[in-house]
Amino acid sequence: MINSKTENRNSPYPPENVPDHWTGVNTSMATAARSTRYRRQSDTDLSRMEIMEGAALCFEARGYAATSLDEIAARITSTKGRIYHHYGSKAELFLDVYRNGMMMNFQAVEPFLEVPMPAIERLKAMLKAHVRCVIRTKAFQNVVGQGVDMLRHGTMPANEHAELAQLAELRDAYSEHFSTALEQARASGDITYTNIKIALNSVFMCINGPIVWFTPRQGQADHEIEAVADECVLYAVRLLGYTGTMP
Amino acid sequence: MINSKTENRNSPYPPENVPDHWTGVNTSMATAARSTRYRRQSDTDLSRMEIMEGAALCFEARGYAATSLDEIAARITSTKGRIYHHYGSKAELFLDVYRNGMMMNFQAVEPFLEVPMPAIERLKAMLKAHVRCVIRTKAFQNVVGQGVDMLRHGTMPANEHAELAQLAELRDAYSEHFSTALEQARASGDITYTNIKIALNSVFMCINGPIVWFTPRQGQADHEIEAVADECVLYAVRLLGYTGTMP
DNA sequence: TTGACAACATACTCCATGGTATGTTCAACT
DNA sequence: AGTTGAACATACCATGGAGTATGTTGTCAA
Repeated sequence: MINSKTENRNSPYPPENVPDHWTGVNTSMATAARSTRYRRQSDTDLSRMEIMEGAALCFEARGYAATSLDEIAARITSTKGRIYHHYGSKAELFLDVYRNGMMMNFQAVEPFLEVPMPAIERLKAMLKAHVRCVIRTKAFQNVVGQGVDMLRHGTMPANEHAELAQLAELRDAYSEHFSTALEQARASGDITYTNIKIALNSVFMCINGPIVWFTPRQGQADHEIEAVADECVLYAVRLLGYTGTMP
Repeated sequence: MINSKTENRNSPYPPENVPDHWTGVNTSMATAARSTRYRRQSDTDLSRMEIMEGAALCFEARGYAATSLDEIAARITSTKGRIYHHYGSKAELFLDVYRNGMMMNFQAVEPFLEVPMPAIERLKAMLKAHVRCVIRTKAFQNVVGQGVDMLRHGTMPANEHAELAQLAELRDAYSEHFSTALEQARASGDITYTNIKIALNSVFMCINGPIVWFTPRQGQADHEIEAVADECVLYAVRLLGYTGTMP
């Protein structure tokens, strides 16, 4: 049975406040804010966040199956007991990381969905927002990737089937946003593609690339990251046959 | 210590005969050729191949860490004893799958390396050959991907450091082939890119995409697969700013 | 024909790890 | 001031799975 403490997280677009500037490095605000060991109940979310960050980094480095809970606990200089106080199982923790990773994506892209603007500009804005989000939340996005893989192969490590279906829906809904963006941009003649499924998959491979190959360097300035993101977006729209110039 | 039976596989371009038409499906020739249980010593290579195919499929489905040797054995209706007769450890088996996957790539691409032809045509041919190879040896290529990830994160499951270095070299050498192909095609003005590292990574993400999203369907004709490969190559060269048409 | 040996299968060992049960500490009420 | 309970830490259990030791079967060479 899934821990009852997580049941309030089941809405499609959970309202909880997710800090939007995680870098995937360990100097996170969750760690900084927890000076003393015992605190008010209200900051249990902070504790969960710290656990999730450690979990995301471990899962990214060694994969879900190869990562032990003791490893995760050690990474945040804590113990397994604390993790099991907040999560009912290893799988539940993984799913929470997945869910939060997807939420970060939604929050990054949603601002551009309803704003009236040329289809190609909306597409470019969405791609850019996605890449920026992906780079900043690299570890979480890596976990999302593992989750998608598990869904694809039916090897998801959880007994709660409802959770799985919900996460699959989340992923599909997110993908759908880009799918319609593609169709509209093609309708207005700015891009071309043969098979939208293959095109969309290729675009996602391209803009998700940083999850795999990007290595955040010490003291890397924001404008450097911006440059990387810009280049990824350029390649993504070029891939779609876009011949215009980038801003 | 690595099993002595594998030591003859250490040359950069091992001369052993690798069937070049694996589909990743279980009806492989390795299985078909082994009618009786006991055979001459000469077809130990066939046995190893059958094991590797089962291992590749299992590793692809559940990942290296989550895959048990009993699972692999069951997939080829055999036992763990047989695997340990041919391989010294789980890691060694994994590395052999990785190495063979890389070899398939080399064999697919090498024919176009020295042939005199326009740089852009060579690049297109290499990309096409790679995608075709990737689709046909999907499971093996997935293992290669896992191996690259492990190398990147330093979480390779082996004590033999020499093997790791060699595999890293293999990967780098393969990547280098495409790197020079890119530079030559740019020199002749057919493609453009800002940062070759990012460009190359993006191209690889694109042409390796089928490893992740391609699902071989029952009775899928060859020309369908060809079409998928063609589309991937189209997107890859478009990504590089190529504006010409495809054959 | 008969040993020797490759090619397995079977039956174990042992440890890492997910999970649990219990103990400890502090903060907020009453 | 005492009581409760959240938020952990500690100690422990149970099991899957990597690795091993040994048994079995067929083949070939002499």
